[in-house]
Amino acid sequence: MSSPRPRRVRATITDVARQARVSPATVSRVLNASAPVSDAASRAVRAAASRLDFRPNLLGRSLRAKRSANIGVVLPTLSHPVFAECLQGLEAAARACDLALMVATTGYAPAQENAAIELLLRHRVDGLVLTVADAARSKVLDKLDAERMPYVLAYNQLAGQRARGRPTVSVDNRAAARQMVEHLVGLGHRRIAMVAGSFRESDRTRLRHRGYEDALKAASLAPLPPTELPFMADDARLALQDLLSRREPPTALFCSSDQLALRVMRDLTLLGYPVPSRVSVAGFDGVQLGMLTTPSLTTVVQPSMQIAACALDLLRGLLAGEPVHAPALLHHRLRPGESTAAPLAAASVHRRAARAAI
Amino acid sequence: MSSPRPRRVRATITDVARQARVSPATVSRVLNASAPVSDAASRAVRAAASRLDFRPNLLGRSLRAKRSANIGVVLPTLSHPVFAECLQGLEAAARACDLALMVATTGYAPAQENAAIELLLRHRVDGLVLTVADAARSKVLDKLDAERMPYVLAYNQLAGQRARGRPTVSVDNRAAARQMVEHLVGLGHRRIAMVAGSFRESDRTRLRHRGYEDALKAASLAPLPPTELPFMADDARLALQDLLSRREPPTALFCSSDQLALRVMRDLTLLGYPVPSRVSVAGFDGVQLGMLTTPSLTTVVQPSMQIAACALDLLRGLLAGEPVHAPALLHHRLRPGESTAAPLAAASVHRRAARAAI
DNA sequence: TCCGGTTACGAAATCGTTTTCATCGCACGC
DNA sequence: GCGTGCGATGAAAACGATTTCGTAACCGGA
Repeated sequence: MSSPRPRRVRATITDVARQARVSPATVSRVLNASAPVSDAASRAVRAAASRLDFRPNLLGRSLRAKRSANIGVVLPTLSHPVFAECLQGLEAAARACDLALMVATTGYAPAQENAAIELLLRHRVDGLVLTVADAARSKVLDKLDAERMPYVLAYNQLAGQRARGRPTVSVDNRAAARQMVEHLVGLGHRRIAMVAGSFRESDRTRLRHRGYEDALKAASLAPLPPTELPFMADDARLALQDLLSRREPPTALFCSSDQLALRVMRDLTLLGYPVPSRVSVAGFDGVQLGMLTTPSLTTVVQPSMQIAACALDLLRGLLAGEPVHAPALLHHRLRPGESTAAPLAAASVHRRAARAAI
Repeated sequence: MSSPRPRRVRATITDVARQARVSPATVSRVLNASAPVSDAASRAVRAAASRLDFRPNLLGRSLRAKRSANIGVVLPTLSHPVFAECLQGLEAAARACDLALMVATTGYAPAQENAAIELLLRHRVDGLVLTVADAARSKVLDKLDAERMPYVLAYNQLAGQRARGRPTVSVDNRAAARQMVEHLVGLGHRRIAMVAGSFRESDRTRLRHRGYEDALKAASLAPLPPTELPFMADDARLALQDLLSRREPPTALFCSSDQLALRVMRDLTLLGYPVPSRVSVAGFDGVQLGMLTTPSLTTVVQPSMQIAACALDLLRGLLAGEPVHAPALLHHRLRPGESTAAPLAAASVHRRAARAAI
């Protein structure tokens, strides 16, 4: 039986110092370039460090320096590709400046938001990037403010008093939604409904609904009552069925997210409403997979990578002591797809107009 | 101008001890239940802790206790829903036992794998859950072994000598692929091609290719040369076009992942090859979005949540000193969708057979 | 009453860094 | 030749917890 190799412990800064015949302080100075060190000492330290395969213990450093080089990320879910992409972007940006990422998800539940943040704070993250379900109500923001913990909101958009001093990175949800609905109006739709999981619990959905109303008002059209789609797949299908079997059913559905839009498209197909010939469907987010379906999804593209990069930038600014910037509004882009087209009635109107023109 | 509120520092364990008129040691014992403490002292400590709103500094604890309650997660990418879902599952499982998660992504690049792990090790994670591009070649596994750092591989599957002592959690990729291809054979397909991003650089793809060969051999069919689809969308479409315009083109494509399969379906549609009537398409992974497309995707479902939960369980076992288990093979499930059907030729054969039966 | 044995607790060391502060040369200007 | 200032360095004190070790108090049995 082979002797169990003794668990060789890693070299510490003291070991390196001993090898290099200098003090730990000097090793620290060399490795962090935090103070001038003579060439000779510097070389000796580097040599010793590499010989001993020194790996600094960031716990010790963080404890003493009161900064952990660690930032917390709090997102509603990773099942939604938008947030997964955002995290991906954050990770890339963080690694570029040697920051580690601690992630937690909340499932859109305020209690979970609180628990997640509590865990991250115990671990002494230096700051946070977070997306809360509803920034207008969220208690965690007040808590973070009270603790003087730097944070940047991603995707959330704040208004009025609650926006003061809180950095956010998002698209202009209201304007983007309005643009999308105007696109539908431009196609000839007159009865356009907005569909969401919940209108009450998401600040973004509320803003997008405002944009929806803006567009309809500008076109002198009446908004339809908002439709909430139940979480359960079967119930959702029934709700859709119900919505479309009214006397004057909507000819276009504006969905609050791509994920929802894809589900709606699928359900419509199953229910026998072809998309887009019978009903047009538009989404919001711009996830990759929206381009892979047939028909491809018409949507508003949020620049997730940019949102991530920008959020991390702002956070680093805060950590460096810079003052809070104004809310960052990044450009969205309307990506036309095959899921939207002129409504049937309008199409025949068009045909008539075309004939008349000949 | 209001006076700047002085940055009130958090109470430390010493403050709590002072308030409760006990020593810091006793506070620690109460809060961690690590040794018996009298009722009176216990109550006093709890009262003081809650009065001072005490939040233990995990950096201090980790440094001293040599465990950080922090586990590292290394994944190829989060743009692939399978890994995003896995991370989601890991996070839920980790939070349930008060572990924090540090994530890093590698983009399938070995150099990135190494850098990611180095960062996590500096932060003194207690263990790792990781998916490497190619477990058969990965150097990081040897490194982790040398360091005696506990880890569990998720999705990766190892064989032979390299599997010894390395815990893995995955489905039986070869058997699952075989089953899927047998399904295609059962539908009547005789020319089935396998499509992947890269056959060389992924252990899973190689195993799935073995399964593909198994199924064809069992049916006395000849495997077609493997098709690698370029990363660039346009090149990929050309490659597909090329594959299908051969003299005896495949009637079914088995794709190494759902993401690839969805792209292939879209490209086939654009190229004018209807799915499944002209070409059947099958995937592997079982991502949610595969059920939302039309046609829905036939695929092998990997139980991502279970894989995550199981991986974390195994890792906790390792941390507790348990010996390494045998590789965990979790059950996969074939999810039939609308993207596969009998090939044209076979369909007519079927019709003839049906007529004959009447 | 005295004596082993438990139990609860505190003093102090410790984890691996960074950072402050004092010191030591050394070059410089006079 | 002598302060003066400066650049490089080391000793030692943090940081905030856990853990070891010693001991006072208490209990039951002889």
